[in-house]
Amino acid sequence: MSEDEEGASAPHLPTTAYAVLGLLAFGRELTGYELRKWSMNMRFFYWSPAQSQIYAELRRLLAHGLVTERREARPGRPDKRFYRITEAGLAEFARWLRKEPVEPVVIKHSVMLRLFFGHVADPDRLSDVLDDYARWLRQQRDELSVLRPELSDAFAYPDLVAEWGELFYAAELAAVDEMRKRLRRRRER
Amino acid sequence: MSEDEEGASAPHLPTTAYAVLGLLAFGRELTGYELRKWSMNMRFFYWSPAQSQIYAELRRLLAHGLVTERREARPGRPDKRFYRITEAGLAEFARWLRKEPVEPVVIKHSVMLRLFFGHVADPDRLSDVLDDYARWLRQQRDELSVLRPELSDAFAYPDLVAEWGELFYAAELAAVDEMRKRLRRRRER
DNA sequence: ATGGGCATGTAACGAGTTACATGATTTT
DNA sequence: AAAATCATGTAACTCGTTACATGCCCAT
Repeated sequence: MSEDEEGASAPHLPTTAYAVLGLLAFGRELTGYELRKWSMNMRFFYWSPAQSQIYAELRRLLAHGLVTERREARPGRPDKRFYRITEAGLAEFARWLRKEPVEPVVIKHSVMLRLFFGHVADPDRLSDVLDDYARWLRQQRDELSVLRPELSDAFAYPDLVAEWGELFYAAELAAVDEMRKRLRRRRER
Repeated sequence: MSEDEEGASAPHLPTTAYAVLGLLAFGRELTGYELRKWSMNMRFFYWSPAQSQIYAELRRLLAHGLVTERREARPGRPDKRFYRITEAGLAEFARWLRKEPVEPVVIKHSVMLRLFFGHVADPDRLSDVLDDYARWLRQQRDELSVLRPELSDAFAYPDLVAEWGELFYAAELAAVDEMRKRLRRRRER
């Protein structure tokens, strides 16, 4: 019984678990709450899991011995819990990073989906959808450009990804613009 | 009781249901099997649901009266089922397209995620991951460019989205290239 | 005759969300 | 005084996947 206790090799956890583990791999001791905020910084390229999900993953990581928990009593309220990555946790994270095949990149592009079915919508609506999306893209881009200088030296790889993010949003913005032009041209005919 | 029978306004279905409904909105009578193949053409910008999911959605759409089912007996095997969109289905699809707020675009970029945690990986691995991703991107781009001429006139909007897809893959490819350069530069120092 | 495509079906599971609840502390 | 932030927790649910099973027909 109990397949994966202590030494059990490769517990194959969901990617979210590794994302959380990875955040702890920067070395800091963090609470679930803090982890959630950090995970929100990944929203530019990876969706942010729900709060309840993070707490669930932490419990699982703990059960696998990949993190340790330190409790701080807070009378009248649940203990505050701090998590830190273990040796085994770091090893498992490195294994995942090095050996596990990379999951396919998932895009659920609701805006493209709308446009795909454009023959049922009226052109004004499509145009609005694209405008909204462009606004959102600009906002993401701006937030990223604020975030980036905070990373720079201490976090070289996150900074690299942030740059990728900026390229990504810029390209997407250009594409949206192109689509808007095409739509306009269609309407004029 | 039974909240959503016939006339119940806005049954708020999952996006996948609308995607299936949308495919039927092109007017053809299709089987679950065919629908699955069509949905795979959306993989360039929207993930393809599992086969079982499609059949499940069709049952739900039928229960809501948004599609009709025509059965063809095949002795010794389950009936073959053809689906066609109803008036109500088309109306509901149009309502969704026009009125429902667009869900946020979801990106689960496992490659960016890997790079984000690059300090734990060895540079060779990162480089490989990027190479694999670039290969995949090129393949997607090529498949799209094959698909596109088949759409062109009859399906103007899908064609538009396909073009967006091409821009998307081209930009992503350029970004990957940039990341590879940066990585190389880091290693040389 | 063997493998692939057509075509349906379903049981079991897991990931992840929503929605709620509690209560202290800090900021406006 | 109100609102936001900190911080945890749980129950119910649904979406969606995996994995299997059946069996015909067609091409090689």
